[in-house]
Amino acid sequence: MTIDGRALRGDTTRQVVLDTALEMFAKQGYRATSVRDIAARSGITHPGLLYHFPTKQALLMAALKRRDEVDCIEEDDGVVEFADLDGRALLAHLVAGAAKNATKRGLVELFASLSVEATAPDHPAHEYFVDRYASLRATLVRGLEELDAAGQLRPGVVPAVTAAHLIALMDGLQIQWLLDPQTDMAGALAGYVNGLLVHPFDAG
Amino acid sequence: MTIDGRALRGDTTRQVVLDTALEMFAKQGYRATSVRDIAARSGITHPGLLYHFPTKQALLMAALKRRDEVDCIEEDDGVVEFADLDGRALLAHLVAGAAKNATKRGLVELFASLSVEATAPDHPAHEYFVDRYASLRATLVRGLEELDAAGQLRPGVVPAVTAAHLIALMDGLQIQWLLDPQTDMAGALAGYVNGLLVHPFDAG
DNA sequence: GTCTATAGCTTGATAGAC
DNA sequence: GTCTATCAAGCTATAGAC
Repeated sequence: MTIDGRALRGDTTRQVVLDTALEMFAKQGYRATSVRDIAARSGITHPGLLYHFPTKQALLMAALKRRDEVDCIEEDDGVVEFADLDGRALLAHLVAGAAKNATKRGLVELFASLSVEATAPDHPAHEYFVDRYASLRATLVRGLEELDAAGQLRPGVVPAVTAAHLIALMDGLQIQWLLDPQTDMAGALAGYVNGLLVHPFDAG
Repeated sequence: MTIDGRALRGDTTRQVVLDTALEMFAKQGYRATSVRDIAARSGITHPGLLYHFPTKQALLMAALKRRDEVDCIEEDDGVVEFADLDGRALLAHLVAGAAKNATKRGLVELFASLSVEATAPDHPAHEYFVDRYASLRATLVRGLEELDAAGQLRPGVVPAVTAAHLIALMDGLQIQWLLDPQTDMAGALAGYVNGLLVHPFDAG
């Protein structure tokens, strides 16, 4: 598609604005970040920005979509999608993701505050988050059922309930970590995950 | 102290404002609710409100304190404090609390949005939430250690990690429930709790 | 595509009358 | 204790020049 990395990233104003918006929403949250600030840091004025994204909400949605694209490229060395991983890799990926999140406070803040904010049915990002949670849950249920069929799950582990637990743990641990950065998100998550498996990760 | 319930509740403007503030903060969040709106719904003007609570932050803190009082009175038939329950009662109380929360969306919204918002060190409610989480965690660790000493915990259950899990599950399940009211918060929490105990709640 | 300028609104908070 | 009036600041969004 492109010759080098820079060209792939795209040097149009749109892309610069999106990256800046993502960074600032991440650092300060959606409501606390003004269109003016994003525009200024992008090297244009706010009406200039609003030419590309007609409203602040539109900018948010575009930034979230961009984030998903970047996430996909960065997290998988190949072209592997999260949803395509097998059961065990899925769980390993969750723990690794928690460890990775612990290096990006702003992004954790963005998704934590936004996922609560977007709980309101009339929020611009409501559908985005409903879909996000539903697909994450579906992927986890599928992975857990796969492990169950292979006899890899301890007795009493119910895929549907466990999927909800895993998502809740990730969200809840993020809050605790934001309140107290000493919190070991990945460790706590790994503790739960290993309790699910007949052959925990420690033992190979 | 008083002759009837009404007098106990207090009919001063202060109390009316506090209840209104609690309700509106719960429905819309702290930042999205203006002092004007609260005042109007309380039947006064906003300078009238600011006579009683000099700043919006002071109002928030007073409303949170009031909530804790109401909570204490309502939840415990006697004078028993949450922190005074024994290990098993503590866990039962968590599950019961989750079920009770499922009847009060507004309150769940308030604490969900506020606990993320207050993650910022300069937020007016930051210390309140840091203390809240620390004391809840300490109480749970104490209760779990108690159960452990009595041989009631399954092998491999570590009190410190499990306490963090329980708090994270409560927070995370609330988000899922807010996004989809079909979510069974109490059921999911009970599933985790029963996995901790040698003698689950089902079997007495 | 990007600018200057500004409309039009909401916010938290204050001054001072009653 | 509550009001009217007002401030200064912030915001999103629009109009129109270039």
